[in-house]
Amino acid sequence: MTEQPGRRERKKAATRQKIADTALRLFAEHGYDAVGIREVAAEADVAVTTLFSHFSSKEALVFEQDEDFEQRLVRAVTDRRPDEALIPALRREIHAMVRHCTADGAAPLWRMIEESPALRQYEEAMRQRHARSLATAIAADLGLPQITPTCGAVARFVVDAFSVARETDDPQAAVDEVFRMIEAAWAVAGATPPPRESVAV
Amino acid sequence: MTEQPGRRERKKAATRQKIADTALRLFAEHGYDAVGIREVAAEADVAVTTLFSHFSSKEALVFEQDEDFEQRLVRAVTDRRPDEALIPALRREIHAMVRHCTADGAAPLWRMIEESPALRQYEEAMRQRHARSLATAIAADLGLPQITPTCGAVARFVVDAFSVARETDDPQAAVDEVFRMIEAAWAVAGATPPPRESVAV
DNA sequence: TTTCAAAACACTAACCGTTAGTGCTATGGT
DNA sequence: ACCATAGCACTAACGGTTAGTGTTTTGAAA
Repeated sequence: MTEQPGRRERKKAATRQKIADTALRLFAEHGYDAVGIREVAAEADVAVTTLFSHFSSKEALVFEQDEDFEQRLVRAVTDRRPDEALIPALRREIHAMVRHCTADGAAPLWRMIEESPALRQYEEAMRQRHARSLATAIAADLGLPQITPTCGAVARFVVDAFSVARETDDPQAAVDEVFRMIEAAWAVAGATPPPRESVAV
Repeated sequence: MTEQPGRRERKKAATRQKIADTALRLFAEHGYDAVGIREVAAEADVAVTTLFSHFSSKEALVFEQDEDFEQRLVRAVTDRRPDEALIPALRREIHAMVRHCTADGAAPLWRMIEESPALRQYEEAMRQRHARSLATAIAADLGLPQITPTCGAVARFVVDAFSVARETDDPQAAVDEVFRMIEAAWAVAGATPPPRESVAV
């Protein structure tokens, strides 16, 4: 019933944070590939198994904000002002996320990600999960019983906007450019009446 | 100068094929996770290192048609009839690919892929590579010196169409549905004059 | 044909991420 | 004060992947 985390959970969070900090520091110092899991665990003074009880993989150490991103996308749909349309709300959120990732302190981290195939692959898979969650949220927002191709597509388009923007030298402008396309795509999809039955017999 | 492959390359191709066939057979019989690389190599009567000289990873054994897919997407752009527009050409190709993957014989293979997280992740990363190649081809087709956000986005949208369609029970209809959105997105993008300068100073 | 360099192939042994199994210890609630 | 829970630790192993090294095959030059 305690709304605030107890001592136990605080300790757990501290351990998690210590592991993440240690890992990012070592990765920054020697490179992602050059640092082994055993080194991270030793430096953070925890057992390897403890590390894996907090993070599901080595790559997950780098994408600590995974669930954060996911929830921000979903909340951009569910928690938006009632008078705000779907796509503009998502555009604002993607803009904020891109700004967050291109901030001064975060630059080296994202450079490291770009340089590691393993991390790039993990990131893409992560975005796909996020797109799934977003698609579910969008379907719910429209009162649909389940994800339709249109929902799935627009959710993917939105996360694509992030990925495409990250590969350009003017990310904010790229987001606007891609969202102009998404807006048009969404208008066409919305024009078609709610799909009578998306599930076959 | 020999246009046709010599004995050497025929043998190499044969070895590759034998490995792939053996792997797919064992995976189908016992499941992807239950079969180890060493078993595949032993059953195909090659060394483990030989296997990895033909395939870059265990997952690559399943996606043997990787480069095939990539080339089909690119050729759909470059080799289309001069009077055919870009998006319809890509729609035809995606339709064909979906048909190919939902054909009778291929069904168990794709079910196996869906059930393995590792394979799903590999597939997503693969599609991302394909989107990159497609984006380059589209940019070239438009006479652009390099990939613009619009090119990158539309390429991703197209491969998204494939992924979204595969998750529905009427893939062909889903492809049409998503491509209606892509068509609209593309029309808006095309309306904006060729970006004056996509690269910052 | 003979010869030669390249490339495919093989083998061992290891590295690294990840997990099962087991048990200890601290914590929070009763 | 006590107990069930869960965080944490340790060992040992599994499975994918690669480095290092040497052998055989092959295509073509001499």
